[in-house]
Amino acid sequence: MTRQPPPDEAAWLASYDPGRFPPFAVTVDMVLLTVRHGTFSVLLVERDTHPFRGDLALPGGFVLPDEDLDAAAVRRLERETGVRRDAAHVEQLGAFGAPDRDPRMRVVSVAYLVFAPDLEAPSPGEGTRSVSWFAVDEVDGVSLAFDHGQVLAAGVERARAKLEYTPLAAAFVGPEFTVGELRRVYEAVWGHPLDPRNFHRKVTGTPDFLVPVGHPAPVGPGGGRPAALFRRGPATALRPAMLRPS
Amino acid sequence: MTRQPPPDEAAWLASYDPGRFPPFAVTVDMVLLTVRHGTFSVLLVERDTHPFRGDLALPGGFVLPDEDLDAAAVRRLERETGVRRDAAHVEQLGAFGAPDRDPRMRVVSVAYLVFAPDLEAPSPGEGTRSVSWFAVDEVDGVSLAFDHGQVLAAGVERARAKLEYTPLAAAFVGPEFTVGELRRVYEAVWGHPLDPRNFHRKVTGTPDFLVPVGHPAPVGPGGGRPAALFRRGPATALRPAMLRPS
DNA sequence: CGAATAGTGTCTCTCAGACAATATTGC
DNA sequence: GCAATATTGTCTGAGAGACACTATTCG
Repeated sequence: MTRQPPPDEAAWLASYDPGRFPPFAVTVDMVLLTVRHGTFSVLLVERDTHPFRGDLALPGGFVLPDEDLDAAAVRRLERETGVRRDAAHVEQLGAFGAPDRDPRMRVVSVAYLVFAPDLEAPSPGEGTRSVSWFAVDEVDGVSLAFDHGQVLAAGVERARAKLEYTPLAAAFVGPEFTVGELRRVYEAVWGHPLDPRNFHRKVTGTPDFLVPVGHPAPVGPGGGRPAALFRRGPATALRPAMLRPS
Repeated sequence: MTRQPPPDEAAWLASYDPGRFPPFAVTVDMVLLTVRHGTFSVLLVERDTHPFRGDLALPGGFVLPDEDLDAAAVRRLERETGVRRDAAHVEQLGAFGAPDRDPRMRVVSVAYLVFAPDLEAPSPGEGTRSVSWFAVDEVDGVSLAFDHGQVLAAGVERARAKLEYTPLAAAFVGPEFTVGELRRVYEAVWGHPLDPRNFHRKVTGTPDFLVPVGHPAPVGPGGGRPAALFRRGPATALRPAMLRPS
């Protein structure tokens, strides 16, 4: 039983030369999220070259011919932002490949989602004028280069959902943290205040989420009882989930 | 998202050489899942050409130069399996692009996950010897072409997780179905028996999950009380989730 | 002491797991 | 009637939201 190729595909196949293939380029783009000063923020660059010169964009770039996708993402992360791989959570967000997303040529972008602790201001890479943090809420509505608005929206929604059923909020803080710091991460990402007492019960009651470190944290500027310090435990999921307030 | 380039950019584009960027081929691969005869199953093809000739593989193929990724996936779905887009659930699973995943050239594959009702045996496309359903459990451990073993595993795990917190199990059955049919989908995908009474309470108690159709279903071969028929409701999530039995 | 933050305890309601009992069919 | 499936109901324990109360620090 042989299938009859449709005209468009047949035409393409007829002109297909095994030594060549359709001119696709592959890039990685990063949705690098953090919580700084209590604000859920994303790292954006200002483009210094065409196309979209002067517009804000997600950091990213072309994948090298022999480079793994994940490796390309981590390389850009370390080079352009100074975040080390093991200090952050990195996962693939998905592929974005509308035919007209880049006016230069056909480009498929593989987007990565990164959760990082608060960082010093990173330094610009090539082709970018500046690189800095923006509050996620402020960027909402601003038009970004390429389809980066869509990519960012997908990353933000995924981040919000992941806090519900994974312990990944800990990727937004340092290696040692208090329950209050963790709660402020949830509040910033979700944009909702949470009850400190119920939150404390949930996170300390979930097995393997938090491992006590033994000594207390230094007291903050406003006074108050010193909080216990924790490290991330080996838990990989929150079951049942901690649902976002409606 | 069409954009008018400024004059200077247009000039720059005219002199632009696409060959400066590393060349990639882009394919789509489909993890097409269904439940047939009570068994969670995946559609696989036997390859008839190099590389991996004779091995089992996920159906898929090259993305055309001007084709959207989703469109490429849906096109292959309809052509090679006869599933119509609106009869199934289609979502992107992710990109797979290890440098050595295809011995011929550098290929990035964008995998799609499809939930479909039970279908007649589809017909093979070009480059494939045969196409048929395999029980997911039987394929586990069999070595598939390329990195399709990994892709399949990711799709299966995503499917199992999605049943927990979405109403997508309904994509595995026809437009009208009974609570028992829906329960058997869950049982097949999760590989665990569920309590019919508790299941009934959960799905009928979740607002907008099921819409009663009014008339009952015909009685099955073994007799038994006729079940009420339902259609999928507008709900998009199950909150709280229906967790898999540990 | 008062303000601020951390942490414990209590009450109530929702919901999931276990399972009894009833309803409606084919044979 | 009996076997099979559907559906309703009941009991119980885990867990989440609301919130009182205690603990420990700074100024």
